[in-house]
Amino acid sequence: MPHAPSRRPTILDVARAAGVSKSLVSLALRGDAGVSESTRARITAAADQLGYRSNALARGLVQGRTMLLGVLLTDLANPYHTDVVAGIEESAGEAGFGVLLAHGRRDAKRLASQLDTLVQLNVDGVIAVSSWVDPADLQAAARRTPVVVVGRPEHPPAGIDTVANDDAAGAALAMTHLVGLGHREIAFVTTSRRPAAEGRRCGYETASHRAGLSPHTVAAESVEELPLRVAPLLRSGVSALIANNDLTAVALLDIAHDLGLPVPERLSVVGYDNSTLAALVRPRLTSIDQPRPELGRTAVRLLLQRSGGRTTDRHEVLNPRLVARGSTGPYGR
Amino acid sequence: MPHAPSRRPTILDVARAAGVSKSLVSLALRGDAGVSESTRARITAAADQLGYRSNALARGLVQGRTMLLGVLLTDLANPYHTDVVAGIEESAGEAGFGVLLAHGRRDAKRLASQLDTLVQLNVDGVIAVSSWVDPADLQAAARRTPVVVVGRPEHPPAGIDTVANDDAAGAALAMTHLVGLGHREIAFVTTSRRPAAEGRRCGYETASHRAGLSPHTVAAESVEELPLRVAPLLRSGVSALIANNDLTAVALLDIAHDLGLPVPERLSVVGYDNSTLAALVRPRLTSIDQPRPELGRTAVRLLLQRSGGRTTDRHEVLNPRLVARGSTGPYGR
DNA sequence: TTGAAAGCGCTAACAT
DNA sequence: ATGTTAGCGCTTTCAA
Repeated sequence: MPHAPSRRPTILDVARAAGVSKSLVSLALRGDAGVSESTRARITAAADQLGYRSNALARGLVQGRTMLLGVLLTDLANPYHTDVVAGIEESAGEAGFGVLLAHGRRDAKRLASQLDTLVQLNVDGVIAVSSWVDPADLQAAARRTPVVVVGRPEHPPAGIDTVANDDAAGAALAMTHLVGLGHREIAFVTTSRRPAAEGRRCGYETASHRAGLSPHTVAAESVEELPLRVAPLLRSGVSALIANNDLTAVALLDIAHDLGLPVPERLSVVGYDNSTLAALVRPRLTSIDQPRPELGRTAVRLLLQRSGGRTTDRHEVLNPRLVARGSTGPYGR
Repeated sequence: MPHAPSRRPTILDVARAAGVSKSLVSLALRGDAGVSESTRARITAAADQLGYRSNALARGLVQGRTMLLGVLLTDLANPYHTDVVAGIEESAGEAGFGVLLAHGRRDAKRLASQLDTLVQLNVDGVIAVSSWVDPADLQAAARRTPVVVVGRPEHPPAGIDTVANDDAAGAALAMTHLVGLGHREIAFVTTSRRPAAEGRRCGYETASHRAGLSPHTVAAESVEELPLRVAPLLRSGVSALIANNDLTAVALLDIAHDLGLPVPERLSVVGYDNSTLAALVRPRLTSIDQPRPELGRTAVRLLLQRSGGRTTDRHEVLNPRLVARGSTGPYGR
């Protein structure tokens, strides 16, 4: 029978119903050993009957911890984040922690307020899956609870651990792949100046020099601007493109299509992130895969180490791998 | 200077630092009128200096409310959910509420435990953006806090409000569009038996009959099974397909491509959800758009009405609209 | 094995 | 304008 949410039953209601003290109820419901079976049965029965649920606020207040981890997200829709969150949830669950998500978009102010919400809730740690949070805000939060950043913050502030994939190594993987296919004129195309994109660009340029090739980098302000910037490149004989991410890569596929350049016969394209998109578009996108769940699991591990007393900062870097699909092929077929 | 998160300063620490009582600190920090400017200044200074942040657990405990709304999600990666969440965050923010997300995948057990976490945290309401939550769990939650479901639960349980788009109307929009283009043999292709897909199927069948056409429905178990089920249909002269969602529609585009059937010249395809995917694939997908942010805003409105004392259940239905793109064209061109 | 009592950090009603 | 006091619901000594 749906009735208006009346006053929630408390431990005291259960105690009265079972005819015991409230401390005994607390002990019994948490499975303490020193409670006789008969009383425990009576107590659980009373609790069930009343529909009692413990109050996490009160518990958190008295225990000084909530057994909750907070995760701060920039972008829900990004499947990259989803997989990282999956890894976080897995490891957190194993360690007995619940996971609460807060969502701040690409807006430092929003993110700060969400971070604050989490901190005020006394979560036992915060994982920021975002490079958009203001370092000062992260540091303020880190004075109250362990903070780990997944990704590459502009300037990793002191007191904070980070986990990221090795962007430079990922770009180098793309280069090795393309050079192995016989390409010599390989360009890097980016629509972002954020640290992740910059890391990839650096890796690309280093790998170019190492392979004895001269790098061509196109940095567009937006996806819309790409056709204008990329067309000359393609006319100049570039046969392969490395994009800063899959979204850019898909835009490049589109441009190639519009120019009548078949992919991969005349042009090879490599994306970054191996998002679900990569497996959906035609041709399937060759892409660099970040170990996303592993990033999440590592973040939780770092968090627990912090709670455990570590005070030195750790910055973990995980290796990406290349997933070859249909958007790359041998040169000059 | 990053130091180990020591004991967080409390209102009492601030009070001592400012040389006042703790109630005055509470009043001052919350902007109560009856505090002299000079003391207020002293108090805020002390609070800033100590890096004081109020404890939401304690506040929630004493006030009996947290000013937080909980949102239960099935699938973070789905951009549909993202947009609904955006609407929720907008309306919640205007009403002074924070938003906490919990993520349970398509797993009733996980969802139940996440729902419990939110309820135990004493959130002031829960919005379940998911049709996968066990109705019994929803009802249990609804005994403690207002609950709104966005979407179409299998059997809407009593005591719970819902908001959904009108799936039947959406399918009818697709029919009108295709019939207007001259198509006569139009099939509905689904990979799901969930209420949303069923609603769309019903709408399609009703619209077919109304247009004097005979419906063809293909219900596949999975996307993988589609080619086998759809090929005969296409051979039999069907010239247009309505998919239960965009993912299915994209799979259909692929199948058409593999069969050498140009879209939209020889085959028209309509998706459902107008996801970001729809604007990325080639050809761009004509799709039915749900008013996603509006769904979220409506959910918050319903929630606030409940908190405000409404006890009767409300079930809002919002109208979708068709977004025409390149995957549909006139018959028999 | 059980109960009484203190207190987590805060707000709110009631003094002063 | 400021201080005192009594809880919110729970865990946690400490006694019985």
